Amino acid sequence: MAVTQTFQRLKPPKREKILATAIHEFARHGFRQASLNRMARMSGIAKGSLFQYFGTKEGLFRFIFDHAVELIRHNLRRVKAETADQDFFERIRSSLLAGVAFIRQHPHIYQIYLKMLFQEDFPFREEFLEKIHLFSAEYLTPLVEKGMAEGDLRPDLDVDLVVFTLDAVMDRFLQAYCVPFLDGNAAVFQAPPQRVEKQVGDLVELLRSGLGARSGGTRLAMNE
Amino acid sequence: MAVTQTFQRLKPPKREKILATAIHEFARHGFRQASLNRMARMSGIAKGSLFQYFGTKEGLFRFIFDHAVELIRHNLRRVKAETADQDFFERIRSSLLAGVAFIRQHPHIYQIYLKMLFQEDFPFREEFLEKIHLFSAEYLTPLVEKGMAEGDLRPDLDVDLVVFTLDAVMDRFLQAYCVPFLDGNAAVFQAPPQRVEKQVGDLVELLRSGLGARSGGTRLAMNE
DNA sequence: GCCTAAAATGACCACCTGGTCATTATTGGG
DNA sequence: CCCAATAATGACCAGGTGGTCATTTTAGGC
Repeated sequence: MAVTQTFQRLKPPKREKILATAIHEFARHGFRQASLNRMARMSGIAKGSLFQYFGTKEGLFRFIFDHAVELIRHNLRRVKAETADQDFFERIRSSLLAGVAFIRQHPHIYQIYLKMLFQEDFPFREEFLEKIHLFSAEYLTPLVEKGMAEGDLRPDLDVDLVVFTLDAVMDRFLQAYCVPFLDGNAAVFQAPPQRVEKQVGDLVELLRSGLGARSGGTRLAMNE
Repeated sequence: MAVTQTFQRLKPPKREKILATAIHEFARHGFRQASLNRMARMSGIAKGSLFQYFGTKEGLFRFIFDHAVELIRHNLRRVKAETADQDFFERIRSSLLAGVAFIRQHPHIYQIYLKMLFQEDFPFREEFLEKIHLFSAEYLTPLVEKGMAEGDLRPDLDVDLVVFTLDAVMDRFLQAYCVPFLDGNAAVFQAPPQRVEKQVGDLVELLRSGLGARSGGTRLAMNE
């Protein structure tokens, strides 16, 4: 029992106000520090009703958590399908842009994700971390494997290491979009769409080409 | 007034036990959820003493925070000096290994860092985020610039973007070392020294060479 | 051994938390 | 219009919080 029929039978505006308030509260304060008193006050309902609907604080969080997981799963599937015909780097570019778009649309959900990452007293944290793992495993891994098979990627790459690196860079980009000072001097934080587009493009190019001086480029130097 | 002389005059074993307990508590529970009652009990002192020493919970945290900042600053300076004669990629490799070594030596400090990253109700969070920014600006940026000047890096790179990427990958590697499931299938989590060494080496090679198939390789394909 | 200044103590305070439940209000079928 | 089922309510509870402070203990110069 996570959520009662009573809640499902509520009129949509009320139901959604309660959910929005709860999501906002969890996003702002994390699980433990989120206050059901505040939620009740902000939703304009009695605290007792929250318990009637969701049983416990954890029940309410579970409901929101599952909702968010479904949202994300759906989004990933859509992006994967929509980009199926693109080459590897274009796909990464599209995926990252889709990530930014998702955050623009659901900023609080991403905030909850960030809070859960390192806060240990979240319920379902293990389940949550495993789902992140699944994102890498089910989304990026096949993408990389296809990229290698089609010659977009060097054939000698270690798939797991590539997935790890992509995950690192992409997630950090999204974090930098949401949290000030995480972007170094790259000005990613709350960047307008046009700038995001350029930054993502540059970032993907960097991943493609690497940092090292090209052997082709140094060959000239070796000739002098 | 952050810390009183009374605390500084304590006999070292007692002083350090109190500090170690506090660091442990903040690392485990974050700032808000950390309990002074627990700290007092675990340190074997009265709660009142904590307030005599540090004034407030925030004063105690400030003391630990400044201590940690000093530790990190010192460490960065040392690594920077020790690797001054290495080439760029070797320096990144050494820096990352030094990061892992630091975490092995001060796991709780890194845990506090992780908790502060996205938890908004930490005191000094802004100051803290600015200090992270400084890490990029003062540590990585000159390193990249020198690397470009000396021809280790491609000369056409955007310095800020490179710093951003390095920061992303390095920080995520350290996170994956500390938090399960953040490593995809790369098996970074609590990896033994030998494996860490190999993974760091591979990661740096990947950064150097990039993901893309070499233009020399695709040229053949274009001929067919 | 005494006396005073400094330090340690823990009972106590107001406040907030998640959760309960007897009471009240609402609803809809007959 | 009535009545029973369902839903909403908020006073109340035990427990935990950061913080206070009158009281006791300790330390060290004389």
